[in-house]
Amino acid sequence: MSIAHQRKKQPEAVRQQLLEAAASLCLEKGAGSLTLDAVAAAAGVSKGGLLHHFPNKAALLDGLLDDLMERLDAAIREAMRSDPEPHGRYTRAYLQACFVPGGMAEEGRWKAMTMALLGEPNLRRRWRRWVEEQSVLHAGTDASIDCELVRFAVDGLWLGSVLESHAMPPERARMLARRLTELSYS
Amino acid sequence: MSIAHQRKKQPEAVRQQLLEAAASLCLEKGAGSLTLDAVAAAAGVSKGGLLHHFPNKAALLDGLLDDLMERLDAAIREAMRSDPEPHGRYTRAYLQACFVPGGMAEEGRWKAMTMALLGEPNLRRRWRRWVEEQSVLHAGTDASIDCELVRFAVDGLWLGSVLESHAMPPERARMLARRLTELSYS
DNA sequence: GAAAACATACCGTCTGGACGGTTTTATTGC
DNA sequence: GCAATAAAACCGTCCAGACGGTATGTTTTC
Repeated sequence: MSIAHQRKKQPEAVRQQLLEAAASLCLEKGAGSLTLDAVAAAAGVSKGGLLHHFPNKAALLDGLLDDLMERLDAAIREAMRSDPEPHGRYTRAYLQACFVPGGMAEEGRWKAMTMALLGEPNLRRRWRRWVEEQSVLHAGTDASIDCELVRFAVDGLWLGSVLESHAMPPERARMLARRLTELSYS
Repeated sequence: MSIAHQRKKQPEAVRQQLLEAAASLCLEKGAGSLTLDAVAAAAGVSKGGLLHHFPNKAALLDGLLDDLMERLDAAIREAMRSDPEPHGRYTRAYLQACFVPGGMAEEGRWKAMTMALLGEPNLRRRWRRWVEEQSVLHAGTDASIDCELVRFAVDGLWLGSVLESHAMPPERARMLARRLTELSYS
């Protein structure tokens, strides 16, 4: 008989809140030590409510990954649309989607999911499949050594932001982005 | 009154076994869902024995990180010794220590620890301090944009090997290494 | 009034780690 | 050289709390 119990029902919003809460808790504590109680509490929902939306813990993590990949796909497609040069187009879009400040809609989610991926082997598999698909899909335009190198550097920058291990001034970040972009054309 | 109880005591060897076991279990399941029981069993020691060497779980993970950083330092120092060119020397050593096949003594350990770092916030802090120290230490020779870019790419390659997300033929890996080395001189 | 969207209560299992015992190794005294 | 004693290196058991998940209500919504 809590307040949440009597408020207006908005299942889709609650679902998003749950994903949001799970994502930030993943960031703080890692996917392995993520607990259903904590997620439910952070989202302002009872555990029963959480389990109504996601039948078990694995489903919750799966949901996170689904949401994540959709957003990533969308961000990359959007970035590719405004790029006239075919060569390295995917690589530049990848750079923009993952690194350039402001280019990624909700930065926190990404970081959190990186950790979840590292933790759960089956999520790792799904992620691997996605990466391979992309690599096949853009083999015609983004298979050069430098393009691959740039994408690895983007991954490294991403990892750094997860670990918060590299404090970089904005000016430096811009220079790096410019150099990476430059390399993507060669 | 088990067999293990009566065998010859070799505390240092047991300690290493425990670290080894913890590392590979980290790789499989992530640091968050690492259990003392599993580590002890994998190392062929009782949980009591494990807790004799490491008073609690945090101490075990700390021990892993200590061991890891020592090895990394050693590998980098070793690689730097045989490099006559000062500019980018640290970056090339980092590349060799982390990426080049065979350059890293025990590959599994590194990967496992990456995950542990992602999980535990206080380990993350210690790692961050190490990275910052290195960056200050080699600011004179390895601060160029391209050097930083190369190090990020190495991190990305590392992440890829953890996630097993990039299946790369050896020839391609060699080409990448060569290109990265080349960039480290500019 | 049926179904969806929640909440509450509860259960079985797992996990960290405290504790006391036993055996091996090192040190000391003679 | 050899007991005697201390200390280190383990083992096995037990427990309190945490956690995932079930089962059963209660309230909205359609």
